[in-house]
Amino acid sequence: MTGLNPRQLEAVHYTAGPLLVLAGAGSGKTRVITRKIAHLIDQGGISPRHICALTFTNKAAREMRERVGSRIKGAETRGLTISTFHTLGLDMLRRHPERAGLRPRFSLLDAQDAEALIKEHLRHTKGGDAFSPAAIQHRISRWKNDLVDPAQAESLAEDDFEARLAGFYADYERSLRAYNAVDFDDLILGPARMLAEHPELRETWQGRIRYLLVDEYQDTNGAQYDLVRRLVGPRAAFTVVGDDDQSIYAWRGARPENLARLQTDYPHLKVIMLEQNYRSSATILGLANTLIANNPHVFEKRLWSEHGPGEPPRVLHCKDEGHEAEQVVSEILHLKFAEGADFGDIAILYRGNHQARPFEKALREHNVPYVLSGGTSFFARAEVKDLMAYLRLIANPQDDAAFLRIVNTPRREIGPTTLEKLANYAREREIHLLDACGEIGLGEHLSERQRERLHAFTALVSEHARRGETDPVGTMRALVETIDYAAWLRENASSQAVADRRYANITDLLDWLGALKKGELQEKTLAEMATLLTLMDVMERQDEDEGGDRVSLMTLHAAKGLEFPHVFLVGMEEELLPHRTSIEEETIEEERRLAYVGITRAQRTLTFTLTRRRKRYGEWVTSEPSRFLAELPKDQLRWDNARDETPENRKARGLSHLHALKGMLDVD
DNA sequence: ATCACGAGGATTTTT
DNA sequence: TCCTCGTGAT
Repeated sequence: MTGLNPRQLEAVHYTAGPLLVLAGAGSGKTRVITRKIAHLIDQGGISPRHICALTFTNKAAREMRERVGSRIKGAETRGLTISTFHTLGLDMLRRHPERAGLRPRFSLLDAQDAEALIKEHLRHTKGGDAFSPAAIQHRISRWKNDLVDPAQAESLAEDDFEARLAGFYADYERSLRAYNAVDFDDLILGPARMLAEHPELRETWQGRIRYLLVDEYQDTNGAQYDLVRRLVGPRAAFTVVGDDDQSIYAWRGARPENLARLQTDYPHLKVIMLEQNYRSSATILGLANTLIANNPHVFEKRLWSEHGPGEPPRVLHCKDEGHEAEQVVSEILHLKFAEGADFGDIAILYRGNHQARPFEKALREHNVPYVLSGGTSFFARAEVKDLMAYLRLIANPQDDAAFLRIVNTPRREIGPTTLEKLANYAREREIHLLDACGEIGLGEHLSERQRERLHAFTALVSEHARRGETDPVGTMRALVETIDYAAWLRENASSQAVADRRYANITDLLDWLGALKKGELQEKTLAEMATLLTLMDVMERQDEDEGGDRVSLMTLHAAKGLEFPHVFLVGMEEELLPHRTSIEEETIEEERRLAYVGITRAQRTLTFTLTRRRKRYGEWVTSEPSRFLAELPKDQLRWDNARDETPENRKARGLSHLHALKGMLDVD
């Protein structure tokens, strides 16, 4: 156990009972988790099959797997579970679907699908258009995260509005059950309930998971807390690692108080604090500490560093957002050409995605390569969702939501009128849409022509379902050909280039399915593929492929867990950071944590920027400096615009033009 | 069915 | 201001 400090070592070695590791930013928490897994296997005498480590993102799980893999020989990690909460939940549901009121081959709906379902329901409800589908979905999600079922939601409702929402929740749940489908929240809630209600399942899972580790524990919600509690059982052999100061997902249902709650639920809980920071200069760390001291704390911790003071953090007060972007790019060019930094060492962090625009423009103008993270994810694209819907319907004929999405995609001349009649018929008979298409009784409501069209569609689905049993990926490829999806994309795209790009997404997805099939996750059925794919994001992989020496642009949320030698924290203004709605809703503390996360991303240099005025929704608004700037120690900050018109800057600009020229030559 | 226009909304978004 | 979604006219 080399290369660990005493606190880290203690955290790795302590296996006598429940353990909470409060790991400050940059204190080496992932290192502790991976080392601990190795320790449990090597010295703890626990078989890898009985160890489970949970993360929130696929990326974190993948990285952890890699790091454990490089510590221990492959054979010795066999059976080790390192997965996201949701993947574990999916696995549990798949093993005992009937215990969660599901049949095998259930569908998994993502947030978009769920919203579409609610929208559809609202359309058929009197006065439904007064409600926002997104708001309803959010409310339902919150209920589920708090382990509240529709009946409880109804009885807890304090006013008509809430009661109405609870009603939608009940309808929504009924639809999901009818479709043999679950949403993301059910992947946690379902298993938690399952364990609560079935002692023998509890025994099975507690026997299987003898040691549980959880990363980013501050981000767990109520349902996740419950699931963890039931998984570890009375033996409580677990290590959770988290940092209350980096809790930035409360708005999404995360409950940072779960950290403190552990102390009440497990009186013997051991708490270890990791306070040595290996990332930032002492000055940067000092700023972070001072800022976060303004938040109330259950656990007092103070990060320290062996690093020297380093460069003083700076504040650039700019005229407007255009000027702000210019200044930052000018600084970046200075870092690159005068200080020898790589573009890849630099990040621009902001509160909201819309802030990226002026920076993109300025970076492009100066020919600085950049990566923008965020935007529409791979699985949110219409063409991918279409193919996923085919996959879902083929696997689970009861998935009416999938049916509705693709029954007329590509065009089969099955219009809204036909579907309306079909839906009415299906509802009366209490059968699913796909089954209804083949019924003789439909003849009374629909013309021969329409029935033929519907029938052709069911034939297509059942034919592929049959072939899908033996060759899932080949079947999906064949399907794309049969329906001539490429042609449909061409018809609907504004240009050939767009159509090509969309089709490329389809081939990517198919290739990915093929790789999945061959790899470790082999022998997947169509149903398993569909659910698993919904939990993954292929885009992650593409990001890695492109790599390269580029400046990173991302939101503060997206930056959590990352570090950069040079960080620009832009838009340090009231109503931006802290965000306006957070001021109104008085959730300033989370905004402060957001600023804290931003500051602690920086290793060597940190530059804040703010503007005097900013265009908001088309109007110029004067901006006020963020209260967080005022909370920082004045003597540790350098307020200046010095670089603006110095000879240095002119030199950097000159170099940027040279760079631009060189870039053009390289392209040709 | 397809386009064009207008209203409304415009944080963050691990799964 | 600008983008997205839904509607209404062709």
